[in-house]
Amino acid sequence: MNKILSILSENKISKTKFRVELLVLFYSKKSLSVIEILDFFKNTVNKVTIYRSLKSFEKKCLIHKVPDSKNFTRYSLCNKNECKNSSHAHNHGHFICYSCEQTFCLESIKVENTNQLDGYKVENLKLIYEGYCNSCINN
Amino acid sequence: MNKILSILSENKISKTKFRVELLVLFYSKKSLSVIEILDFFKNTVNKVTIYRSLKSFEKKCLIHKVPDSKNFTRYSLCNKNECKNSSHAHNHGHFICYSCEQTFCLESIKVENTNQLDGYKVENLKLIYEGYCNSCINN
DNA sequence: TTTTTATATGCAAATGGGTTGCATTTTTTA
DNA sequence: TAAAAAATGCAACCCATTTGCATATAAAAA
Repeated sequence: MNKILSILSENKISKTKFRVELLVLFYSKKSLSVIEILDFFKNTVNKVTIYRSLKSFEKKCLIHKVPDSKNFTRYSLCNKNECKNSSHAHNHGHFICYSCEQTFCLESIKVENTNQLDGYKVENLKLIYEGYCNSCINN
Repeated sequence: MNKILSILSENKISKTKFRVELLVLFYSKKSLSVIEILDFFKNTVNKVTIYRSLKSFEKKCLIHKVPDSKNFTRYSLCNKNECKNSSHAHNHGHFICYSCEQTFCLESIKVENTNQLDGYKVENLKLIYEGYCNSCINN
């Protein structure tokens, strides 16, 4: 909890009740969409506030967008080794579950951006696996 | 042109002026978004018609969705070797240009879906390169 | 601690991609 | 050429996301 507060302080983000709880929530989830956040807070917070908080967190490099099954916006915590100064990198693959629609970061699968590609200047590379996560298979 | 007409006939898609021209257009472009189609036809066609035509083409396996830089829907021609009977496969990588926002199919980069992944049942794999295409770099 | 300033929040309304219902028109089929 | 099937246009809708503005809360200054 002190960790959460100091992260917000360091990044000059106001420590409002909602933002503190939102950051705590991110630490307990693989990834979150706006609707999931709205549900978690049982509509006690305005969705506009959610959008603005996410944007603020993203700008300060606390969270970043991850691929989503339905092309909605979904976020998960930044990896300090990868993201710095609002430049977000994803040097790992992602897995999207068709069933629970959750996005998982595959930290163990490194994605190197060293490929030479004839006719293109490659700046970024995304590797996205899709299928069913074990949790959904077993339930 | 006869090729276009026979493709539509074979797939039992009505050979209306718009649909013929749309399919011709697809043969001249790497990929297309609804807005690009609307612009090309200078708003002489209703956007609903575009959406329905695209859906029809997709169902008949003439075109399929490709990744887009802005998470919009973008289509390009199916590769006859990959897509059959409205089951669309993308066993190749894609390149998205940050500048022209065009999506290019990288037929030469095969994506095999044989990876075993601990904790997940993988059904599909996407490999997306992003950066700048030569055409944008040279202009 | 109090005042000032900056930031966050809620509400209403707008934006924009995509969809649906329905009447009309065009194509296909017989 | 007539009947059936498919395509089109229009209006309205859905839903994620954004914007403007007034108010409330938090941070910084005095």
